[in-house]
Amino acid sequence: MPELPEVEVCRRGLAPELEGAVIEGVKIRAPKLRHEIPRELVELLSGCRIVAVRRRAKYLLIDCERAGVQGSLIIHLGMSGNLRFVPHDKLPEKHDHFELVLADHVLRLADPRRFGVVLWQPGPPEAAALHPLLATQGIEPLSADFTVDWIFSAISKRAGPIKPTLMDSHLVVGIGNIYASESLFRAGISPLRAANRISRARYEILVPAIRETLSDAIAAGGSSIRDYVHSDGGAGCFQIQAGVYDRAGLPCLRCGGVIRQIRQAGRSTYYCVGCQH
DNA sequence: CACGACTCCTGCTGGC
DNA sequence: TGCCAGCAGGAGTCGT
Repeated sequence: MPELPEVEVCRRGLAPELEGAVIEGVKIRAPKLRHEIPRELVELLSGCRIVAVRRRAKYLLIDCERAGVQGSLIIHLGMSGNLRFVPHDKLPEKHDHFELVLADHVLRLADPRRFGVVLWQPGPPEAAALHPLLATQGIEPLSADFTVDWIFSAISKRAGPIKPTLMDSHLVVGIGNIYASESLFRAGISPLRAANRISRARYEILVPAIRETLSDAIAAGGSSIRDYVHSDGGAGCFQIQAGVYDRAGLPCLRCGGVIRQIRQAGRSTYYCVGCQH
């Protein structure tokens, strides 16, 4: 579920509540997510003050410190994870796996499919980038580093179709299955076209198309289908009109042609044959 | 190195 | 109505 915009919206919702707060306790109910949640988090985090809430790729980084302890809590929501604040007396539900107990309320992580991650990287905030899961992550698409020059050279060796290439987080982070299809639709590029056979002129359209697709989604509060819940507990919804995603068989909003659904690298891709070449 | 298949897990939907 | 196959927003690992 959560792609970059959803994680960023989540971060923005969490930051004002978390920054400066003190963690009074930690509960781990299901230690086995994609990786085992470290048991020592209970001891480590208790009494910590939260310094900052950051995002790198689709990971949330919660910087914590107290006397003798400094490090970052690394959280990934996987396909079905969400974080929400609940009152202290709210009973946990089936898939509530992890929580931070604060003075005013509890931050609870639910993740039915358990593809999420809760890990710890010790050290100052800048050390979080050294964690093995983060060290191999690619460029942030909303940063100044994401340029036509960069993508054109980075992708020149990629012979595979552009859509799964855009989803390779070792190149560019944060573009998941929805926004890969949406960005290509916006740019008028076929998801089937080989990455290294797209002209520079077309990357000059694709780069801003990706930026705008992600920015618009963030501005709209993050789009989602069913699992995503804003950190304040409100249900997320598809506030941006999807151009192609999940619209198989429906008319293209631009040309009226029929939206097609295909499979690439095991994932559904949606595109308009009329608009995308 | 690049790429696709496979894998982890649960829940929902659609077809019979 | 009930059952079950297939599919779902991620991404690391492995084999080719």
